[in-house]
Amino acid sequence: MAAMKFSRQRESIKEFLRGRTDHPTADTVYENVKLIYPKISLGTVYRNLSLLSDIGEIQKLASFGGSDRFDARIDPHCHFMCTRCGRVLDMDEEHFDKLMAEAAIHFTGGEITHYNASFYGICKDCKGKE
Amino acid sequence: MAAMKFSRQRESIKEFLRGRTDHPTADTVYENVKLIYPKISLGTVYRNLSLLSDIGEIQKLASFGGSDRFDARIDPHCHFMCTRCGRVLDMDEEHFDKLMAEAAIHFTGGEITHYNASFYGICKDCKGKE
DNA sequence: TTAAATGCAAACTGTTTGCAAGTGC
DNA sequence: GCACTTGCAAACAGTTTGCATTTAA
Repeated sequence: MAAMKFSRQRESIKEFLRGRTDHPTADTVYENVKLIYPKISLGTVYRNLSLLSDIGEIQKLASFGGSDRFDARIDPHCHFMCTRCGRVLDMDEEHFDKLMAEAAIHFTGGEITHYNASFYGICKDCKGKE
Repeated sequence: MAAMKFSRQRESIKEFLRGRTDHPTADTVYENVKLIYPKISLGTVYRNLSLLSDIGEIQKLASFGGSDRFDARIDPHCHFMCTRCGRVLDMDEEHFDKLMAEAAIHFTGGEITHYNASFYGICKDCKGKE
């Protein structure tokens, strides 16, 4: 039962994630934390990201193709990915979450513990540039 | 504009997928089609799976961690993955799809073209074995 | 003092790709 | 015959891991 120790690197990773809402990849986290701890290694970033998501301090998003993305928001919420610019936006309307929660209640094939809903399309910004 | 030609291998891949509802991975497809075409290569399987999903004949599911999975069902429907046995089940209740479609309509951040909803938990079978 | 965390590099998994040979039309 | 497809192997991206060293407690 590993007792977790403080680490500046981990703290820095958390802080960086808290300051972003654009769901950075492990590599982006690495590039940015490196500005503060130039010797940090990608392995450390991965280890901490997965540790933090295991203990529920951050969320790991795996459904956007390519790399996993990470989110400091841990309350259930849906995501929207723009298939043109690749950005991943939070979908704040609690509307969706009610729907998802309701869906979970009605399912008869097992006991649902969590869900993950991703929507894809063209975001407003890209739409505007057409 | 590549004109698609017939290929036994591709046909066999499609047929195999049509006969399964458990969302096999590329590797499972490979292992099974190999029983019929022993010389087929994994590269060919990947090429065809991605071709077929590009033209919309099959669906690629990317949100279950590890490998991508493939589904001959192309109508929108949600999935449930058992976190104990790893199985991925279809969620047939059209209820969910109405909900998701409705959710899509209400989103204001862009134009949604498709979505992907995955639910996770313990399936009936695993629950029964506890 | 010692268990946890790090940096580094090598290993690993899943997927894609270049190329020469094969095949459908 | 020409373009599409294949098999093979090498390359690739993202992630994980082993190990000697450093660091928090």
